[in-house]
Amino acid sequence: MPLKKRRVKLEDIARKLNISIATVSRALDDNPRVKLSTREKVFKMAKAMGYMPNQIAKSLSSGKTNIIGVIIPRYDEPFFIEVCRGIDDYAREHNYKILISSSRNSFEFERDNLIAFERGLVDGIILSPTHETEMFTHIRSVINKGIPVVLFDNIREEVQGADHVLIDDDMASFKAVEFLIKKSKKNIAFIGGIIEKKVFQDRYKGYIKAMKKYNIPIRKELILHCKSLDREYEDVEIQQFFNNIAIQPDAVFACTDNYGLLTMKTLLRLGYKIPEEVSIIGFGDLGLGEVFVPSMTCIAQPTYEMGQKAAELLIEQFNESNDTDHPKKVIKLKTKLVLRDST
Amino acid sequence: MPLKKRRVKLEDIARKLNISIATVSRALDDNPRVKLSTREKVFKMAKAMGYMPNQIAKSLSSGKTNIIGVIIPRYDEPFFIEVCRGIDDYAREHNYKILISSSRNSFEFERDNLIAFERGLVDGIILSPTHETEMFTHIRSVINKGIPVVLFDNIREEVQGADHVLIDDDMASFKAVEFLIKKSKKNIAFIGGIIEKKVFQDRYKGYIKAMKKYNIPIRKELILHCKSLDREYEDVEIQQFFNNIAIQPDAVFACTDNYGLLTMKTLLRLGYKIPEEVSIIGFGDLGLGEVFVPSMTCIAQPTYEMGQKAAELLIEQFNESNDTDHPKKVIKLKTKLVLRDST
DNA sequence: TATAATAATACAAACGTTTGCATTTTTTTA
DNA sequence: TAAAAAAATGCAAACGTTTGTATTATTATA
Repeated sequence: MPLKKRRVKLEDIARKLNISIATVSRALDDNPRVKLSTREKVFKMAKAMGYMPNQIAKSLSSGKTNIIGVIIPRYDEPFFIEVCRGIDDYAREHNYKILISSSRNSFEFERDNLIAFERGLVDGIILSPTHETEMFTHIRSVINKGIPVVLFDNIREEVQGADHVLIDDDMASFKAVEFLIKKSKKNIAFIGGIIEKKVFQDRYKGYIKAMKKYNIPIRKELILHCKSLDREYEDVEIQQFFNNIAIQPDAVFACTDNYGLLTMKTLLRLGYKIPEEVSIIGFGDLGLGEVFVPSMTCIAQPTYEMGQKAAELLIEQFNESNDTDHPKKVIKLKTKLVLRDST
Repeated sequence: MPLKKRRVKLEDIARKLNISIATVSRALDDNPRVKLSTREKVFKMAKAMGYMPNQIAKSLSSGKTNIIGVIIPRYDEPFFIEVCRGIDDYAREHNYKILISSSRNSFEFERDNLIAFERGLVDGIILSPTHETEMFTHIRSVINKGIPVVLFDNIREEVQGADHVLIDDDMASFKAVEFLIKKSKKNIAFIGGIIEKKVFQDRYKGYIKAMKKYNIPIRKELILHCKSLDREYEDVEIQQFFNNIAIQPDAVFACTDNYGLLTMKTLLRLGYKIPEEVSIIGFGDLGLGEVFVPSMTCIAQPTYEMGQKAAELLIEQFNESNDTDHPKKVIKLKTKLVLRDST
């Protein structure tokens, strides 16, 4: 019969060595308050007995779990995964683990996840709000409980009491479009997403700003705000747009990598030569643009750094004493244009 | 001055209502042992005071954390993320959270992660061993502590006491190559990876098996076992291989999607017509193959299902009483060939 | 209306740590 | 060698729950 293996705990070591639990605990902490020889005895016994501290008991006692809760809208977007990698690397270096939850792009799930995290499982939260998220009371509620929060990406409104890590979308788009203009492109098409979303608004703003600055007329016919949320329909929208386009574009600025790729596919099919007749720039740069033939020029977001920065800010919050109020930070990260064959 | 907000706990509610902590606890559990009117009073008060149960205390008391530890070799491979999604969905339905750790493709990290999980943070572990992993004592050690373990993907040796979820690599490759043969391909090239790895051995086996079955001579010149671990060098290896190839292949079976894509790129550059002159099949199917022009036929692994199945097996283990020994299960999942333009 | 049966609640130990303070042991000092 | 100082250890409360058992309050029974 398989005998029940009970975890060995401090008490077991204490009994074996005929000393108190307190001493064992301190010994394992290498606390100089316990005699060196005792410490050594304890270490040896702990090893011999296969002792493993109980993280849960530790957390209860210390009030710290050393876990960072991360909520992202979805798993299957390399952008978020790359951010998580940044968070994880930084967190791990500082002795934190991360607990990732997906909000499945739904406000409800986001709130549920947040509530789950409020139950004391995590020391703090890094969150990228859903596009659906319009209310921020659930986030504020967490903050009011004294739980540190850092927000990143897709923030449409600053939340008091949280740190923020963002991309300068506006500037990034401006730079990209400016680049096209300087290559003497005139008919620059814009492919954006749902215009109600802050990201797409900002990217659109950048486009407009650049066009205006260089006195290039803005033509409605060259502008598409995709309405669909799912990939298949995006494809249809983009195809229709270019099939029926009134003016031949000599460049396209696409607000996501996927829009960029779909655009390239469509234009190639329509017989355009890339980059001879038309240049393409995408936004995102997580692998796809590189694989395609011709490879696509992209605005690269500092995704990994975004995660690192978010983790850094959170851990800073941990270390701030909470009886004085600390001003919260807003970090804007710079993008960079990665030149490839499509321009 | 910001007044310290202390978490409200059962005791606070109890004191307010002049009843015992035990009653409050049971009331919130909706335990019929407490009078309905009391339960209602408690619910109301809990809500009013903004009570949130302390997960850590609960876990300590109950001995269950309701967390599943997941260890994957890396974050930036869609395959693993997709598996995680499967795990997460299944876990969430059964009231578990998942804690993902990356072993960064290193045995050391894998072991460290495992040790971290041994500290009672998780109720069980789902692990995909690193390619580096040759010893399994660290896994056995966890199992011996009575922690349920499920292994998936890249398993080179069955570990006693753990469940396993695998892909039938051998069969999948066989089927793919057979498909090519039936399209009357004769010079079928094989692009594999480091042959020491079980995955690549199995996929190679399938290739050989199919060729033998249909009496097609196996030609060394058409076989490449890539040696590199990193992507850039893979590219070089594949280019060199096809640049210097003695026999013109009329089909290529590539052991990963990336090998497939690199092959396509190289062959297109060399002027081959795909699929007219040469057919390509990749292995994996997570987006890349679809984007490429022409799109690539792939062996699709049931990635998401793999995760679901792993979670299912683990949760089954949770529910098995641990005083009787339960036989461990090995599940082999079927792949399927997704036809696209490259064949 | 006393007594038994049942319903409702309370007490206290347990989960495995940490840690302030008290106590004991050892060493130093005069 | 006794007293003082310093070092080592131990006691017990605390962290916030859950839960078996004891106790009290209520209702049913005769």
